[in-house]
Amino acid sequence: MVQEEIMRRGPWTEEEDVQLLFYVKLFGDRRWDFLAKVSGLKRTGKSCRLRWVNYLNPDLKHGKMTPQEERLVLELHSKWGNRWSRIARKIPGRTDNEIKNYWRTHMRKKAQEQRKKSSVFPSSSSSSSSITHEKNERNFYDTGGLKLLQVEGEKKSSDQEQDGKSMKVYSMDEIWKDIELLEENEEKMNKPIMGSISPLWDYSLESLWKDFDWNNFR
DNA sequence: AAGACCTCCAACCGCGGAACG
DNA sequence: ACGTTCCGCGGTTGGAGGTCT
Repeated sequence: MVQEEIMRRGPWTEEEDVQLLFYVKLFGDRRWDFLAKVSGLKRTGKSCRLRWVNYLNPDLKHGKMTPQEERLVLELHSKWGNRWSRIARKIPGRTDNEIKNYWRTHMRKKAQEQRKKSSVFPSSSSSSSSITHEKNERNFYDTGGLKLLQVEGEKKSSDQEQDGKSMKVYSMDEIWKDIELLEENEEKMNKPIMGSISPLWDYSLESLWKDFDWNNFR
């Protein structure tokens, strides 16, 4: 429609953030289309919601995942597959987007490591390995992860509220080993496991929140 | 030094479902 | 019951910054 043509897209500016924060505080984090309109932001409601959910929400943690969180992600993903929002609900302060990104990055690494391993010990079956590996990698981390490793026919009803109790999961041992390896490597390379919070975030959020005296509103 | 390549993550898109009139 | 609007989810993309060659 006519409106869509003047909608802003792309990265949010600090002013936009401040404006959105103000209106969310005023009207709550619902009715995003309404918020987008009354705020005067030239953004869609969808875009506003996303910015709030993934970045501005003060309940969010920022910075590197802790090892505990990493474990939790792996464990929950093994139970639920790519149900990112569901996984995120179990990990306070983390968003589905963050977890999704984390998973993709780390599973890609794992897949690459596995590829290396299997090229050292190639399977007897295939000669056109690179193509099939590409496919396998994609399946593994893009489409439900470890669910794919389940034995065929084990799949029960939908994933609704199974909480993994009845799901048979196969490769957690491997995953734990990989995690241990990763942590060892991190220590060897003298990287702190508890990652540092991004200085950019420190700066911008701090300044953003400082600018607001929420007691003046409401 | 600089270009190529890689990693990370913010943001967008499309779709399905819930809510509402 | 049906159409419309809005919300939330999962998948994907693009760009910034870092690393490698």
